[in-house]
Amino acid sequence: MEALPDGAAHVGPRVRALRTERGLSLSELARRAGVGKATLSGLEAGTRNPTLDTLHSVAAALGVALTALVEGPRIHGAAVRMDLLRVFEEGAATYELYRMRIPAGTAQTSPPHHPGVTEHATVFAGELRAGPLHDPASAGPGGYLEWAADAPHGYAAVGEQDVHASLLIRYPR
Amino acid sequence: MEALPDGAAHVGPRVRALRTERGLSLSELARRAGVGKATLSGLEAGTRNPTLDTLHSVAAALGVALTALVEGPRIHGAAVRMDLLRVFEEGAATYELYRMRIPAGTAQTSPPHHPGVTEHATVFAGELRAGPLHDPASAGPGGYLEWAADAPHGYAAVGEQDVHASLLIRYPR
DNA sequence: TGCCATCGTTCCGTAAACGGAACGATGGCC
DNA sequence: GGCCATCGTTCCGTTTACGGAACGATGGCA
Repeated sequence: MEALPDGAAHVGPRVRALRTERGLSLSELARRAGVGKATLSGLEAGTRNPTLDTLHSVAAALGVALTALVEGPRIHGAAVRMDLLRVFEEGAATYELYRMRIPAGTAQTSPPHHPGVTEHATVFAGELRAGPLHDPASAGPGGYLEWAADAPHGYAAVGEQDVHASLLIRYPR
Repeated sequence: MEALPDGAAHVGPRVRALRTERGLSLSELARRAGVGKATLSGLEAGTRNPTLDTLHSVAAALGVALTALVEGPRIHGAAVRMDLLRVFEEGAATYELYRMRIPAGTAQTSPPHHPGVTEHATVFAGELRAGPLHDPASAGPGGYLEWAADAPHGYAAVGEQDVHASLLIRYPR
């Protein structure tokens, strides 16, 4: 009965975490959000299947975007962990925006994507070495890399710090 | 009766757009998602207040993240339009990731934030001029800018193209 | 110690989201 | 023309998420 869909199962704990971080009681948050305490209690416990309406109210009361409550799929490779943040459907292409984390000193390769697909990385922390396997490039904090992803490519954290970066993958129509 | 909360009002049209882009009929998507046609019909029309369960099923059948269906708040300034993509609660700071768009030739200023707040912009398209009002800097596609946001600062699209960029705002604890 | 406010959970009647079935409309196909 | 599959909407009974109220537990404070 408590079996919620995979991607939604973490909403409850996340709400509870955000709430306690802010030092709010369940009653207080319920009051601010304008939802019943029973609703919020069940939401946090994972015993309810909340409505979009409820989620929106709670997110607003927590001061976060609804997006912050629902987790995107997490891709766990050998070294790289990527969280899908957002999908943009533009006119001529689809964009997927990931947050990428690579532990220091580790690396991972990726098989080619479809022709025309490009990847764009912005480094926030650490030293990222990425690109086609035959011609990778490096970038530190604030740096930017892009490469064609229709050939085998890889990612590596070459410095002593974990790499934090955003990765934008562009799929042309 | 059809009054759904602001941030949720666009879910229906977005689902319909994603579905028709894929050439799927309503019946077919409902079948693939394992939801009733009545449910999907009402969801797209905005006459229902869908459950997290339902949203997850539909997103999965469309092959997109749940994140792609729910819009973050949109900040509409004089020139800059920003969509909040994600909020990260790290140990020592909170990060807000925005997508920023500035029409060519326009500019906007922003009042100071709290001390210690920094902003980090990565330009995808156009020429961005941004930073403290007394010392702005410029960056083109692939470029990166960062500045302290605890002083008056501004953003401008100085080239002939609209600026598309990601803006990361870091709030220390 | 008693008193009281607030905590989070549980109970319960109501409102509504759910899936299945029936509906008329539309578009091949023979 | 008739036939039939599929379209998206609507109807309807069942399930369940909803908010309000009641609950016992906990923690100041006089």
